[in-house]
Amino acid sequence: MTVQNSKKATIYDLSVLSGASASTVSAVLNGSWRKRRISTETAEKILSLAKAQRYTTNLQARGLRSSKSGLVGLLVPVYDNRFFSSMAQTFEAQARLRGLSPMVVSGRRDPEEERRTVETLIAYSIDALFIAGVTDPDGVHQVCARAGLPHVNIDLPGKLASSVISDNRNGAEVLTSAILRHAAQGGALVPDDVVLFGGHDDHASRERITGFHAAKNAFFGIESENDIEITGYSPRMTELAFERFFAREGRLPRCLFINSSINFEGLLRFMGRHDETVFNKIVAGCFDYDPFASFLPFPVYMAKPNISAMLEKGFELLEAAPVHPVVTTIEPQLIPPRTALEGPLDDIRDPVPASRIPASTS
Amino acid sequence: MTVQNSKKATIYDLSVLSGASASTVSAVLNGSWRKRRISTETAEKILSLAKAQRYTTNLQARGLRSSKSGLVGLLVPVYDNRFFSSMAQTFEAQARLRGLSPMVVSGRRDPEEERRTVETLIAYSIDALFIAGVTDPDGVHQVCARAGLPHVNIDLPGKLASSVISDNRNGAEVLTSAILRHAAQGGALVPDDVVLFGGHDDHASRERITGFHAAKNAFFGIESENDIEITGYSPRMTELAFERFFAREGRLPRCLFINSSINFEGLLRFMGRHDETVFNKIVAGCFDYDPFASFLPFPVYMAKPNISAMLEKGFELLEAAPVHPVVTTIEPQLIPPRTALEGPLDDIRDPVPASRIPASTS
DNA sequence: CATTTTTGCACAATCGATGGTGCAATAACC
DNA sequence: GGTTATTGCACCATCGATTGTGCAAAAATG
Repeated sequence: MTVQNSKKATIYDLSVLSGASASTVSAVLNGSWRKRRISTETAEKILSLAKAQRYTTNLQARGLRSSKSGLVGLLVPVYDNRFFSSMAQTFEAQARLRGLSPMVVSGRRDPEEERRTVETLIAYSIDALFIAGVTDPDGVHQVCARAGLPHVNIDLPGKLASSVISDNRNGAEVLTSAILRHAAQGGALVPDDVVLFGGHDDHASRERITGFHAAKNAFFGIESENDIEITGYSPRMTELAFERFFAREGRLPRCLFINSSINFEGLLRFMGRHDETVFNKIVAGCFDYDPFASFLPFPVYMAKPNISAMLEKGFELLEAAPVHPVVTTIEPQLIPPRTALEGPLDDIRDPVPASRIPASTS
Repeated sequence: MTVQNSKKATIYDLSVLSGASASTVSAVLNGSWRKRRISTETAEKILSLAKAQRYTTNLQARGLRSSKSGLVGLLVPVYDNRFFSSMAQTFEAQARLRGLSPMVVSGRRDPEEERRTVETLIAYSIDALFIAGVTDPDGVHQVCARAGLPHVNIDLPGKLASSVISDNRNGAEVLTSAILRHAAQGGALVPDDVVLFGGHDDHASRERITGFHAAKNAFFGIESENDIEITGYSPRMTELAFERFFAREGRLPRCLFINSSINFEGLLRFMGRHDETVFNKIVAGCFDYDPFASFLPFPVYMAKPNISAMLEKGFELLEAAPVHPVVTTIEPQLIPPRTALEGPLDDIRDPVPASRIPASTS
């Protein structure tokens, strides 16, 4: 029935086959045919022909002509941790819901690479860009602005473009309170028992440090100090920070605030080099959620940013296109230890057979 | 110095500015100018103009004309677990190394969605597709074949296209031996103590089950049976399988083989509903690597597929384009408990300040 | 029946880049 | 100095779709 043409059918092929002009075919296929007063009869003929020929629109051609591509970009620093990969997953779903094609790229925390990557996206004429967790937001912003590309910052403070961010201050305060309360059950605490690891001189870290101190000060009734170990967003540097602390103090702090899951991986490396007893009495809080981290041998509280709310708000901001940059703050959720939340995976239909099957022969 | 033109410069703009023809400008900018005997002088003039105007090639136009886009696709089932997100990360790096732009999409284990997603990629004229962990490889293959799209399967057995797969059989055998040896230190084992959870009726699962049984049979000297709990690749179903087992036996098996990190999340959910004592004596093996899983309160052995080798081989296969499908097998790596490997993250340069900074004032 | 309206569609320019071809002007050669 | 080679570039069709415009034929109107 269908011709197994090796090459893809175009509107011109359908034009010849249907006897209609290419512009008519185009109008029928892109849905604008009513506006163009094409008869239902003609439209139906062309549509069925298109189906038979397995026609699909060449989106490069459409994009070229209409100077929009249907692509939306998401720039993350890295994929391979639960925060950003889950963001990618949610982003993809939300983009498709809006009829857009998601393109996720990573800038690897390198300002130069961030800009290059975004320029590539722009070269593909993406329609909008979500910027999450970049090192140099303003650099990326400028690239976007020059290209007239609508963009929003996700989980970043943007002076130049609208942003949706987690309530880092309050989230950190709640998280810190939780680990303090938990740790206090194991005996009286002193301020030096409570230390924050990770982060950078960026907005999110500053806010979290502020929240951390607010909770600590409220708990102990005095101003805390010398309780922040800045490491950047790198597992290696975080590991070194833990080693330094351990060498100096002969133990870990009883209460650990870890700035992100990436920093948490630094703690994992430290753990790999030390006996389990080192971790007997600690309580950790981490700003980010990872289900496996939640079940580590010590209590781990986590603050889970509300990714889907942030992205949804991001899409709203793109549509509304406010004249002046707007900052929206979204509460993260406190996750108690030993919690395995459902995620995007759970929307997946998986045809599952009964249960036991007989042993296979090797 | 530079005109802050709101719209992007094209070769026509540069043509006017330079006095050269558009085709000359094009040749200069795409590097084919020597072949076209454009003088160095002219080339340099145009190049400097291009820089001043911040010219960037419109890749949709180029793609339309040359009927290739510079895009390579990677189809995964889901992003948000360490295996696939790490694959996405590695894929991006390798694609860029080859001058290509990566486009990662998820098919969410839905045959229909898989095909639709791939068709979208094809509509953007991607040049090649990597297919990883899809439910219906043959369906996707047909879509690709019809479009004449070169593709390889990653970690999937492909009858119709070339594939690169993990050595699931041997990997599972090694992994099973490891957990058996470890568990045996805690007292004599019987075959019923050793159970595999997860998987599907797919090639990878079958191979792993074969390897699992091979190791078990070698260890116990008898054929094992009734030791497989098929759950599909879904956390929820896996959780239920653990609950069923627990309800029946009053305990978990001492030796758990978990088919993938996604299934492992099912165990996490089970853990969230049960006391820590239930996990006191168990030893787990998981086919996949997740650094946080490696530090859970019980010993977790993991088999880490060699993602970068698989992808590299995939690119090679695409370039070589063998006449008949080729299957390449790559050994996974056994990762002992409490191991935090370095990953793609470690290539990231992160400008890190010294150490302690003074307490910030809230 | 003549005129106005409406219907249904075709024509052609356009998006930005590519690459085959052709043609002057200059250089090389006998 | 006349002829052949070479250099250096311009012209133009093309990729596949979109969209403003124009114009017959059919229908509605008086």
